[in-house]
Amino acid sequence: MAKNTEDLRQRRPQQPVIDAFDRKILAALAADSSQSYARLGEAVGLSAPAVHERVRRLRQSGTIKGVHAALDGAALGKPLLAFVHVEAAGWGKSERLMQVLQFPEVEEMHSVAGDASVLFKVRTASPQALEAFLAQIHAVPGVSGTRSYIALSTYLERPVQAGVTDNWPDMPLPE
Amino acid sequence: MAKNTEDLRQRRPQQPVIDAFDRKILAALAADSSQSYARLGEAVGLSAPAVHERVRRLRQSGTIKGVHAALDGAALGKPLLAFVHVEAAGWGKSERLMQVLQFPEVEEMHSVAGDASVLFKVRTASPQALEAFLAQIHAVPGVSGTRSYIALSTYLERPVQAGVTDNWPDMPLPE
DNA sequence: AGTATTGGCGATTATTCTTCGGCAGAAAGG
DNA sequence: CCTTTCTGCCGAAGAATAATCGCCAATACT
Repeated sequence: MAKNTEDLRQRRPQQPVIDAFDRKILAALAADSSQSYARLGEAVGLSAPAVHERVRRLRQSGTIKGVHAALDGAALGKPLLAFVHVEAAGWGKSERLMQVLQFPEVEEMHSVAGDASVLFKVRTASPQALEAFLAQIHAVPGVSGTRSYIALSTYLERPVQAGVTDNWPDMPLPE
Repeated sequence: MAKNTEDLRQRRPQQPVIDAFDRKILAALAADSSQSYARLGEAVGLSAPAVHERVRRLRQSGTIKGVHAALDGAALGKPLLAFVHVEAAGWGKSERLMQVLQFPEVEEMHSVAGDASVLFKVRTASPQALEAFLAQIHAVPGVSGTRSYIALSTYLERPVQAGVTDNWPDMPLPE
């Protein structure tokens, strides 16, 4: 039977140690989450149930936050991608500002350090729609200005990768 | 029998008309792609095979580009998120610059209109790793400078949404 | 009107997911 | 050094889901 002291320790979702197997699984799932456990197991060198168990743990610990379909913005009628920097007078995160997150055009919102307070990633149907979004932003009290960066071409857009570079090359690049 | 003129039209993967059912399915899949077709059908008002067929079409047409697991950057050892603006002297897209996409830290790269040429979204293990990345960028010929925006808090980060706002409110916000 | 095409449904089969018991290896304790 | 305990993997079985088929209704085209 467990001691009392052990009963007291909270079950917080901490870092449950991610080994090489987990890394491979995560990398594979980030690339394509629609493959079967059997295939995953074959790829990483484990049986299907073993992979299943690891994925279950990774899900529960929050390392895997969910699985989502990647949609084509242009096909959905939103061909215009833009990053909007917002300069707020006071402090960026106002209740008022958070309300613009309701628009499906908004994909990201971060508070940042730099010459801007808040950064948005938005995907709109047209320049007019972007203008309408900016009008929403400017209507927020405390916003002193915005600077928009419209994407001309997207060369890469992918989810969080499992890999980490631990040996950055001194010279430009290894290849 | 079809006319000759019809035989000539190419089978290009064009916009295959996205109706309200498709929108609902896409919205549901963007939110959570791990639910069964039966549940999806129940949500949108179709049978499971009907949903299956629609998803198959949406996949083939490229509207659904894939399904990916959303990973937690911090849990993977990459707690630092930054947006890096790059000013390039000549033209941004050089072969040399594309090579940094090999690093798993790089999640996005766009060429943008604005006072920067190229915009990166990178997630690194530490400020030192970000510095190493910037060193790689500065080593690219033609790069005259960078400006980095480090994310302090992320209030929203989600995939491309299926919805489109067609009636932007004149006044601040509806709610 | 008649005909062809499209898309949905119910039912069936194939595949995958999920769980279970047993076992081997490592870690903790005597 | 041996025993005990625990963790994690495997093969196999059962449950759930995916994927396919034929039929039918609604629409478009001749």
